[in-house]
Amino acid sequence: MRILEVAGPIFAEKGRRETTIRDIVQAAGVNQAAVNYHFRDKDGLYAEVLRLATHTAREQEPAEDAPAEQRLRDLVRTSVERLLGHQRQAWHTRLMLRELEEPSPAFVSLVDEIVGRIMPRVERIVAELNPRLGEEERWLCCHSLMSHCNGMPKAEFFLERSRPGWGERAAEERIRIMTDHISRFCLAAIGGLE
Amino acid sequence: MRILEVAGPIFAEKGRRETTIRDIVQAAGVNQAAVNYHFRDKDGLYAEVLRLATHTAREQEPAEDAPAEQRLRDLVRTSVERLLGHQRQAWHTRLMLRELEEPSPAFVSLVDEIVGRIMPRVERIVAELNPRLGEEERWLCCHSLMSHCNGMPKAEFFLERSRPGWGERAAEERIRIMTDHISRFCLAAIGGLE
DNA sequence: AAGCATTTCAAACGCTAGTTTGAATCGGTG
DNA sequence: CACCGATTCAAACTAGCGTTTGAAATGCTT
Repeated sequence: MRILEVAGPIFAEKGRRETTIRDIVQAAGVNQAAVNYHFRDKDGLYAEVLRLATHTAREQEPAEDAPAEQRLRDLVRTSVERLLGHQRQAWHTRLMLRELEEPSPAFVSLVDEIVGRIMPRVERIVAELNPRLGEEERWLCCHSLMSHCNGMPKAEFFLERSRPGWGERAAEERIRIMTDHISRFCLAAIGGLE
Repeated sequence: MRILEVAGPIFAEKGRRETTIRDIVQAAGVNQAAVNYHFRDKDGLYAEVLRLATHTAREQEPAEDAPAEQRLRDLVRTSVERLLGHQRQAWHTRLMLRELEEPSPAFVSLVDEIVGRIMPRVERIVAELNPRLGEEERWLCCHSLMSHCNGMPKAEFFLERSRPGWGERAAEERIRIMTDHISRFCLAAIGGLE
């Protein structure tokens, strides 16, 4: 379906509310009524896009037998790349972050699946990095890590403002620096707690 | 001006786009044309609200002679409280975070002022906590800290989902736990780097 | 090829939200 | 009190958006 393909990136870029059906059908080169015909209404299309995003966003599972440091770094790099890079699948993450700000009904029913897929992996990494952590503290560390991975690249706007010239560096370099920093920061934190 | 007082919280809660002029004038108990008369148009009002928010958001400057650990904790607590608490001035922060997601033209011209007010203070804390850090690393740590303070409380939605029952605890307890964790996490990270 | 369900289309409908308008009201000044 | 600029108000205007509609086109089955 042509509509589904173009709708994802548009929703991700402009937001659910700001995106108009006319935007989408124009990009898809189809008639305006097509959305209502195939997806009932705008929300129906959005829910479908969101479902698609969560299902295709399952990253290539990295080697689970690598040392925890390496797995953490992979995790960080994936997140950072998705937000700073300009890849095809970047819109998945952007859409998720929008939802996090202001969850839509369609999202609420999907978040459990996302949590269930990511959290165990992160928990395992944190547990290996610091076996002395209690259960609640490990849980908090997982969220620290994830919020860090998503929040910092997203706030690139502020980065640029507090250090002019940052935005002019090559994307690949920005990704490397930020991945590097977040990994080291979180490794130091998790390893140093308790 | 009655309008300015009520507009801030409404914009913060519903977002710039979703907030209607009718929402605001109804809450203010004034006629609809008042917004256009006094602020030219909706964007004019929004810009004014934003300006007001950045100017009144200057927190009570905490004791600058306290040890760096204490100052960091104060900083964290202020952020967390603003996002998890239900205080009067919480809307300032919420509005800022919305802008961070999707900066409006009005915001861009104000962000330098915000950065200029917060960053030096954070830089000083980080520098005292770990004098061995290089300049760029210190800068990154500052943003780690701030993104952490804002991102984690904002993602409470995920917290709740990965640990049901979290949301039912008293607000004061959630604030304490999160402040505690973020402070310790960042202290361990900053102190342990290099 | 005829018939039928499915899909596409241009056009219009209804609603909502920002803005404009022109009259009414207010508040100070000569 | 009369005047006049500033402000308030109810009402209408305008534009954009989601949705509906009914006809046209398409494609599959017999």
